[in-house]
Amino acid sequence: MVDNKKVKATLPDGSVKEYPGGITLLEIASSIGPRLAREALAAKVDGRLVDLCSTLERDASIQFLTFDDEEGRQVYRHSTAHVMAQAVEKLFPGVKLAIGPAIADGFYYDFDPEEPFTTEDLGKIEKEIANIIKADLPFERRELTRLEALALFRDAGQDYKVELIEDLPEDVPLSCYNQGDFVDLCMGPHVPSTGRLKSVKLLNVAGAYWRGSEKNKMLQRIYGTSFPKKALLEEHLFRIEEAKRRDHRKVGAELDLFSIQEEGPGFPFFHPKGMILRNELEKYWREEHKKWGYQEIRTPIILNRALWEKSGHWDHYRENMYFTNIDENDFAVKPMNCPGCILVYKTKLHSYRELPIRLAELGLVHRHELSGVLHGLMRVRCFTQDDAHIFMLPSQSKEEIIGVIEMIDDFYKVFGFFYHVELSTRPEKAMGSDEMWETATSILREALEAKGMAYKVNEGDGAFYGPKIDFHLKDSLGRTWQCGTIQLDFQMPEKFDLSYVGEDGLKHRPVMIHRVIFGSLERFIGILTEHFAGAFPAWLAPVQVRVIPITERHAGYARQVEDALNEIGIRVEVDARNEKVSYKIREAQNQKVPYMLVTGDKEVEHGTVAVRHRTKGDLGSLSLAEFQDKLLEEIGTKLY
RNA sequence: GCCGAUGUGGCUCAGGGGUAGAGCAGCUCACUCGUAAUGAGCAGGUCGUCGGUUCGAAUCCGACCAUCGGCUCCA
Repeated sequence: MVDNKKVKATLPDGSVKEYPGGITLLEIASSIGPRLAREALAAKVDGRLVDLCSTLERDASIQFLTFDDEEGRQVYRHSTAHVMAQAVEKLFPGVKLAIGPAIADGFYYDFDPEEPFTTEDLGKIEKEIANIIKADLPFERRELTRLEALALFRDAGQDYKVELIEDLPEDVPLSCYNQGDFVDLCMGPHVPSTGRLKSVKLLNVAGAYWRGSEKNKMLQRIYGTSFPKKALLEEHLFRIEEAKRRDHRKVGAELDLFSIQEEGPGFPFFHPKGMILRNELEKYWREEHKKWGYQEIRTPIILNRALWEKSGHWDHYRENMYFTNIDENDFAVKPMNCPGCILVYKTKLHSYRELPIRLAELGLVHRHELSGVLHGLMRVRCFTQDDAHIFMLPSQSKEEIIGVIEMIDDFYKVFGFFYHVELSTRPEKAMGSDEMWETATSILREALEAKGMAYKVNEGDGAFYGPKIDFHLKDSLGRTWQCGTIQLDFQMPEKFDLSYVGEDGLKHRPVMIHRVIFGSLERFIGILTEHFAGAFPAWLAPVQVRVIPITERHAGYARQVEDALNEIGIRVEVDARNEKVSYKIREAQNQKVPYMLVTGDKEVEHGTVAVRHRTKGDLGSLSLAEFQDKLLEEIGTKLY
């Protein structure tokens, strides 16, 4: 140890401090302030994540991480996962440990126990976690060689850890951490000691395949979360409860939008009010597509086997398809709209002057999904894609993709959605040459970059015929669902021998874009329902106005108001039931009707309506004409 | 499909080896009412389905179906 040497630490604010070499980061944090020493969980030294007990040996920039930093939270949750593993190992001796990472709002750890865990076990494990936290055991890092690590975990009978080590590159330095008598293979870093962890809650148990492959053994995964303050944990749990209240399956039943019945698992039924939503969305969709130069088509749901063989679906997508037999010939129910659309393109010869040709279709597709994945409207077995196929010159592809990106952005803005974008590349089971894939992928990348969009790359997640840009929206619990997608395809034009006549009078091969904006009407309605918690903007609301006569003698006037609103295309209902005003208002509120018009003696006398808005409350009296203008304006601008 | 949990009137749920109970909703009646639940009465269930154990099953056992939370897969 060099005792006299000084090291310089550059802090995030730019200030530089000098310390004796070999000082620990925790000591540095203390020198800056007691609060930082208390709240720091780990640190970054020249951008590298390290433990607070590690030492500073040379000049470096350092940054302390607290729970307020994303990376700090991850360290905190990851350390909690280790403590949970320690608790599980103590309560269930012989349990094998797999992996235990931090995730978005918490952590999980995968175990291979003798018996699956029960919900009651979670309580016991939580108690043991509390004991470990109370004991305030330090997290100690130890570096070891591959051989040492193999010996350690092999002796401990930790087969999964051994497998992990064996799969790591030979030259990577290994480390493990222990707290008390518990040891785990881990890169770290960790919080200094178990006492740093405060409020831990285990949320649920679920099965999960080892290394995410269904070919492997199914392990038992315990999900949990942790916070440095009890109040933060409670707030988080409250948010989860709140989100469940927005669940589209619950809201959809309450507002009578749709149902899913035993008779048709994954095949949703749309009720009258749900159909209003759908139809309004479709109406908007048609208007926009007209503006963007699309033409609408409709193709059959059932087409013959030869077509699906030609398109490659027979080879690449069969396990997701439904089949039938007509006059002793094989047919399939379409899982995608593209082959049908291609047949439309092929009905005549096309000139380069016509391109791009944009053919849109609200196409009902059926896909066989595993029973365990069905989820309300979000994941179903039949759905309507707001599909379109663009046939174009290769030189038009980037520009067309940019157009679609802009169009999707326009659509999502109307609903106030935030989204994130992923670029999905060549999957294992794919058609076409590597060069084609490379060209297509780089065109998509260039389009994204031209729009300055941040995106994440999703390796191997493309369609079997081409790479794609996916647009993901969030549901009420923060789970993301792919909605919009843009796929660039050089394969189908080849397979179907598509052509256009060029300037030179010769036949050339066009390129195709497959794209959806809503994704599927079903999923989009699910997202929409959760986003607005059922309180749809007026333009979408199944019932826009409910007229509430105060007593039976005001019912006649209420009917007049109803007629007047109907006349201008407003969706209106009269609640003429023999109930108190407050009762009818409560019900209209629960049904999330945007406007309630209370009509009593005063309104009858002056020809007005007393307006109540579902969130703004009592807005006072307006003449019927004024109210009509305001509402039409709100609907026209699609205000949300 | 796999792991775990759940399944009782339209909804939310209680009960539990001796052939079902509440609240809300529905219907009827009374009240004729001014911004989130007026009162009274009535009606409503092969306890997911099929099979087994039993003198007797909604209750115990098994299989299946569906749903929920995940895994895997995808719009």
